[in-house]
Amino acid sequence: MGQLGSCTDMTDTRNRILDAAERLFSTRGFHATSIRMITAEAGANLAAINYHFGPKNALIRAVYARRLEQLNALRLQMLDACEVRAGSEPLPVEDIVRAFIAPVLRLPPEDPFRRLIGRMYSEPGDLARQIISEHMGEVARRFTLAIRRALPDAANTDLHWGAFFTIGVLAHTVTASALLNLIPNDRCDPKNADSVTERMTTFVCAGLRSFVIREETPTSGLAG
Amino acid sequence: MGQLGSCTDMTDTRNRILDAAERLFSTRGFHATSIRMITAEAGANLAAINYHFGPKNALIRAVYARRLEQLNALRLQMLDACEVRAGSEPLPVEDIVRAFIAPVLRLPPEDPFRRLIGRMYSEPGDLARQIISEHMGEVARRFTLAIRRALPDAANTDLHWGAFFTIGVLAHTVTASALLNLIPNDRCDPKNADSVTERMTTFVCAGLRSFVIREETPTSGLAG
DNA sequence: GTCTATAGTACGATAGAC
DNA sequence: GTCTATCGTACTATAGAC
Repeated sequence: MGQLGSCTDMTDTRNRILDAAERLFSTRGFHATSIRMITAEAGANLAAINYHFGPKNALIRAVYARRLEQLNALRLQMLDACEVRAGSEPLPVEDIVRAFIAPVLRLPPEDPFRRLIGRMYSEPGDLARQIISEHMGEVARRFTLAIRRALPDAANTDLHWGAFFTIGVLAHTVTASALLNLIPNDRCDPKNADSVTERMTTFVCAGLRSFVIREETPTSGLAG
Repeated sequence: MGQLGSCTDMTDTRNRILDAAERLFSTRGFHATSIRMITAEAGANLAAINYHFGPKNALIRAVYARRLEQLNALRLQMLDACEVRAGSEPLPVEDIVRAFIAPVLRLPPEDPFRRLIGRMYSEPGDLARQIISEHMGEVARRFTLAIRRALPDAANTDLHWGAFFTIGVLAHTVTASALLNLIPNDRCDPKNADSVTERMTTFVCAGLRSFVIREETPTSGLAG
């Protein structure tokens, strides 16, 4: 409860179940993982999941909840630090994007939650919508505000699409990174979190700024 | 066999099964969809899938095979047309990106295959790797060549990462587009395929060019 | 090429003792 | 909070008649 640490060596049943579920969901998928497998892997009893979480879907949401709370705390912490450093000036777009993506890209390659991040969005049903509305509110609010200050000439619609595309790049990178094996990575090792972060920041910020430039040419003030 | 059309009103069992599977996989996911549901929806017998496709995984691959062949034929056709128009000049990056993404974004919003495109990459197992190696070879070869000519100063590594990010943006957009409901789309209706295509082209091309600019500043010739 | 019938297995969920 | 035992259901895959 309330712990933000790795939780990996905690011995209570609840967290052992979450760890086991995270691992199995990551390698096998939600539907291909049974309650029985999870309790077996966790060294818990078959009935324990129902007791602690209720039905299977609630367990899935609990797996995301635990990790997203950690992740979003890091994001807000990075954003806070940038804002303190900038004083009352608007932040550089790069700082905002980096604060959003770095906590995800820094997850170690063997962390099973990496693959789960992107799977959330492509899973059928309301999983993504539920999780986003339960756990992404504060992050969305803070980062939207920051980016509006950083790119005051961009229309809201542009920023929304930019955020959507950014999430796509990030989710695909952590979830489908196995497909990068084929690529000769002489100068940007995908296991080097910082170099991937900088590369993605460059790419995404150029994309975001391209919207502003396009908008500024025909009209003048008052974006929207 | 060999047909590239919509196949929706064909009456033979094989195609009815593929249509039903595509629909059910899209709304329910692969594992949550049973052989029984598919044959029921297709008006076919329970044993028909095993007869025509073999085990369930082979059916999944067949669903992707049929649609990706159509899609990739359109991509190459668009690229061919651009190259004819350009003569011996390198193509603008925009034309190349557009030829890659437009055939996907033009799939009607109600086409169940839209959601399946991104799910391929996040699905556990070797699905994406198998499908890519079976059906994306020609497209990868042709588009890589075109983009190398268009951005001769970019390193191969940059272009690979750029392509990877582009696929991420595209996959997320067609697969998670339900999450765009919340956005006020006063100026870029997500159902307007052409406006989304132009927006994504702008974003992605700016990202791709940002790699070149970054590369050109310190060194001079010979990328790599 | 399509059907019926079924073998063999796994599942989620819960009731009720401890 | 943890366990055993079990109900009722669903699954894939195939064998064998037509």
